[in-house]
Amino acid sequence: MGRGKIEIKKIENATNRQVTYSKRRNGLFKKAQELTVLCDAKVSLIMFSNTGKFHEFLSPNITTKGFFDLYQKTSGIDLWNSHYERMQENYRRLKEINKKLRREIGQRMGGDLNELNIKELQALEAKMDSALLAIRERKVRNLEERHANLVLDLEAKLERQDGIVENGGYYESAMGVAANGASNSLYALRLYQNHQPQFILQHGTNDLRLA
Amino acid sequence: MGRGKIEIKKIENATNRQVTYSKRRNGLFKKAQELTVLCDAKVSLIMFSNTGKFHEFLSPNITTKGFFDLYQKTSGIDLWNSHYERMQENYRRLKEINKKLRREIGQRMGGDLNELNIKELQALEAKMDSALLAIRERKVRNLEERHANLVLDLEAKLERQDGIVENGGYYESAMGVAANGASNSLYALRLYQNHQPQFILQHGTNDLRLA
DNA sequence: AACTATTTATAAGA
DNA sequence: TTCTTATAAATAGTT
Repeated sequence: MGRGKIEIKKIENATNRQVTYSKRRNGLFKKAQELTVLCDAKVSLIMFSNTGKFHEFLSPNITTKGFFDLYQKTSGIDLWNSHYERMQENYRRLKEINKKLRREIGQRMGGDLNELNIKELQALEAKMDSALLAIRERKVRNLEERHANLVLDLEAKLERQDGIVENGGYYESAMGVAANGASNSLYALRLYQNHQPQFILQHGTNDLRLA
Repeated sequence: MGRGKIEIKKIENATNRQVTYSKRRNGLFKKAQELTVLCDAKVSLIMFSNTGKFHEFLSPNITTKGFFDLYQKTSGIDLWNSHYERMQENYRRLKEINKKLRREIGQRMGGDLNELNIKELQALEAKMDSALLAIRERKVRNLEERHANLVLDLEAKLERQDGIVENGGYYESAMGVAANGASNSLYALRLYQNHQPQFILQHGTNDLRLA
């Protein structure tokens, strides 16, 4: 319909394309509107131009959301619900895990022990015991490291002094302490390395990791 | 465009309305298709007839969901996103909390103590200590309760017996033995009943793993 | 944006 | 529904 017939293929001239888009868009909207009135239909017409500009027509008395809900119900096509529901499911699971973790902590803190039987209590006690041991070892090592560092600092300071300290006894004493500290530190380091994967349950990434 | 001009208002004759709907629907789809091709535009055209029948046209190379996302982004109209995003935010937070809880449990189990300073170590030690105390107390109480129950059970049984045992010494002795035996079987029974699902971390895999 | 020669859509009838 | 066709409407190319 026009001065000449046109082939239906992309208009290469950008200006022409833009003009045609504008004209035909209006035509489409007008027809959508007429259909709505004449036939008492619901119409949703949304378009994006080549250049990303957006226009829409929507029949009165309905929201876009309502329209899409209707669309989903009628067409059976699932736009986002599966994603949404999957998330909801994960959320629910996460909450459940959270609850369990909290209870776990609670029990380790000495609360809520009522529901444990004697065997479980004993197991918990043993675990706590060894954990406490680890904490104490760690604490001792921490102190030792500090002490060693102090001694090293002291040595550095002493070296920076020009004169050599004449009092050998004092010097020896300082050395001895430093050596001891280093030794213990090494020991503690080993302990620490071995500690890592022992308690499967708390590091149990596979068991506890989230999707 | 037709044999006569028509007024744009609802067609009252249902048959006519249906026929017009069908004709104009096709016209609209054709024009939408032409616009898509001529102007390289994206068009979504969805309609519901008076009678609830649904038809749609969608430009190729895009899904309804993709179109919808684009629509939301461009129009700024929020259909379900705020709800969705709120959920996403909650989900993220829950995950974070979960992580912290797990780390806390890990520390209480003696792992991952490296990042605690001396003060924190001491605090943790103190907490664990008191918790351990609570667990031990609870364990003792548990045993005591069980013993008390046992004695009561036995007394009830003995009362149901007709004759009273004359030999006081024997009686005392029998009490002792019976109490012991009953104690053990009762204990076993309880253990069995209590064993099922209680201790989460030990049974961990099924309870905690996510899909 | 208008104009208008043409093409296209479609109302009414079959 | 589908076809036909007279006529209304849309629009391509032009100004």
